[in-house]
Amino acid sequence: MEKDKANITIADVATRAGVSKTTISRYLNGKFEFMSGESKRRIQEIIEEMNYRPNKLARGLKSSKSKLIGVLISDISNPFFSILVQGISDTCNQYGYHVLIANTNNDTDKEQEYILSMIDQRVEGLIVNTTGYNNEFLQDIEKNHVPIVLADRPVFPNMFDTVKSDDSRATIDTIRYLADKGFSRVGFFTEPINRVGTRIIRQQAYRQACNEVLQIEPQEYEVGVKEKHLAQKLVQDFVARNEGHKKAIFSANGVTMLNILEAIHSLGLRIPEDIAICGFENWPWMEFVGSSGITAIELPSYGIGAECVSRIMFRLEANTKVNPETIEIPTKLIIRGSTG
Amino acid sequence: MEKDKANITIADVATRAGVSKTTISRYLNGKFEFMSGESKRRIQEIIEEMNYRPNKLARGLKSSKSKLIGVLISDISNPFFSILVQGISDTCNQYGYHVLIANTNNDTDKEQEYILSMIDQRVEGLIVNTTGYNNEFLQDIEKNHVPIVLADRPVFPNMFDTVKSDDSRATIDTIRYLADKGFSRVGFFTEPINRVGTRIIRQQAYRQACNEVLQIEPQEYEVGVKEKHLAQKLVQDFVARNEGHKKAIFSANGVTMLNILEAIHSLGLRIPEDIAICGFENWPWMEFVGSSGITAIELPSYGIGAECVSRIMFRLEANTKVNPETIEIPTKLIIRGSTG
DNA sequence: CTGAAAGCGCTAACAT
DNA sequence: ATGTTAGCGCTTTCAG
Repeated sequence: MEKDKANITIADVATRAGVSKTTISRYLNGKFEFMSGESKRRIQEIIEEMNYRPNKLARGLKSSKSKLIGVLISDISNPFFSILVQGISDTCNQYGYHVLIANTNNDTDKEQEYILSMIDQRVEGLIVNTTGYNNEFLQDIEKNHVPIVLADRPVFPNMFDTVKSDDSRATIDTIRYLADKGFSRVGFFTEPINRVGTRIIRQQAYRQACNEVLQIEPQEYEVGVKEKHLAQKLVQDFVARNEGHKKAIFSANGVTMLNILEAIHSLGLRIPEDIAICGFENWPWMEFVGSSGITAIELPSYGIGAECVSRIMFRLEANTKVNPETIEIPTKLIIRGSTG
Repeated sequence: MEKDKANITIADVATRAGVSKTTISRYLNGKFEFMSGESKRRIQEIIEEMNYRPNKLARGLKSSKSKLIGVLISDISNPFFSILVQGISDTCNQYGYHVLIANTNNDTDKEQEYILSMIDQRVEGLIVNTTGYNNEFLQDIEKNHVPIVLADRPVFPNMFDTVKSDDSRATIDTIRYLADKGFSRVGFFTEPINRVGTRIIRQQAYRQACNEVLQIEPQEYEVGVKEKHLAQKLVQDFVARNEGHKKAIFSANGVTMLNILEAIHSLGLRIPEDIAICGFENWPWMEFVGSSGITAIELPSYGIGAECVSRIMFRLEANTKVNPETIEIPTKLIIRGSTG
């Protein structure tokens, strides 16, 4: 690599090439119609020789185009979200954009604060895995500043572009599969619903399936990730309440599954003899847990991330107003021994 | 929220407050010595009233201070790294910085490309989970541009600030524990080493332990994450080769562990009767895999991330040259049934 | 205590 | 085909 002095500017290049800054700027922006082949060649040569790289801050100041996309994630340590971020990041990079990330930890105020700060950086778009409590705020941002795409979690009523999995269909199909297997009682375990769109939708689909498929009253259990003790109690309750029936637990997401499996393990219950289990999110370890794996719904995390970016880019190009659209990416049920 | 027109600038605030832009700028930068209490009060009021927020691009252009830290991660879908990123992101946000993330996918060229692009954005520092093949390049960046801290993976010879876990000690301690338990043969399973510092160190520590603790020849097995079939074969080889001895597998990281467990499961081997297993990275599912969990070394991922940021901030404040330092964060051995 | 003016590096009218 | 000029929004001398 050529030794480059601290800060070469467009002016240095212009001087060396014996043309004006304008011509260099035109070159950088690919407007080759406005210069001779000779100039073009010469400029290219000099830029390489000087190892010149344009300052994006300066470019951005003029155009308010930072080449930055802001991403707000509720919990990036959750593998579902980290793969989502991977999809977002890889795809942004392909478009020549960088990704500004913040971890909101499901905190409504942080979500706002970080978004404002990202706007200060002139991000060109925002991908938000929202807490669900910032709808008005987000509308204001979208109206006055930049396009927003919701990742994974929808809001109600639907007012933003949203990219998500086909949760409702997946839930109902899975419960239908359980019913076919002879499970007459299916309990729904979830993290506290709050306003998390994904959880709400899965819960409603569960209720619908109870009504239309199982023809039972819904049996719903809310348990936080840290509440190990409560998880044990709830699993016990569910088992006791359905004595004598073939029963299965349906877990609304991966961390809840982890929580329940720990409880089942502590309680010494056998899967699937004492209790069957399945639910959202498929992870590698599910292949060899229990005697022969856990039945799971595989989510298209990476694809959701990639699609969020495509949608933002689409919005950035179409500088006309676009109606909010919900894009559903298909999931896949992986059947294993836990629903044996 | 007050309705704010598209772009309020410092000039608008100045006009409304009846002072010059300079005074507003001074206010924004906390230089209150240079204005009357009256001015200060008035400006504060007007800023809130107008909902003014400074443009960070413009600020950055003058000062070359973007309030951005660049982060290069080899594989953000790996939970170890996603928690590392969480530590980085949370801590940066506390310092008022944002995080620019790129996923290099362990690709040397991408690592370079993204770093250059981040420099174009005037990141103020770089946290790199390096492939190990960019030492010269990184030195050049640090010399001409911004401070670098290596996250998790050291390079040799050591020329950068590095924050990592105490891999060497952890490896040796764990193997000593295995020896005490009567395991006379311990095999080392790892992803291909390449120049990944973490892997090199763990391998060397394993060799040292073979020599000093177990007094056997090292038995090393390299297997890529995707090579399911090879994993099975290698596990079989290891078992066959040590017929009649009490044997354990030591896995160099979490994904390798996953790979081996799948192989063990497919082969129908029992843990720990046929084969014991333990290794780096502790995950929630390890508690209930096998009959009674997997013995694992817990890594301080979040803490490593947080410390990387502290170190960068320290370097940013000390504008004098600082000697590269390696900071080791302690790990913790969690003993479970797999080394029964 | 305050302001005028120059300039960070780049882009985009508006010439020619 | 190319250059002149005026900013983008902010910070920072320098001069009161």
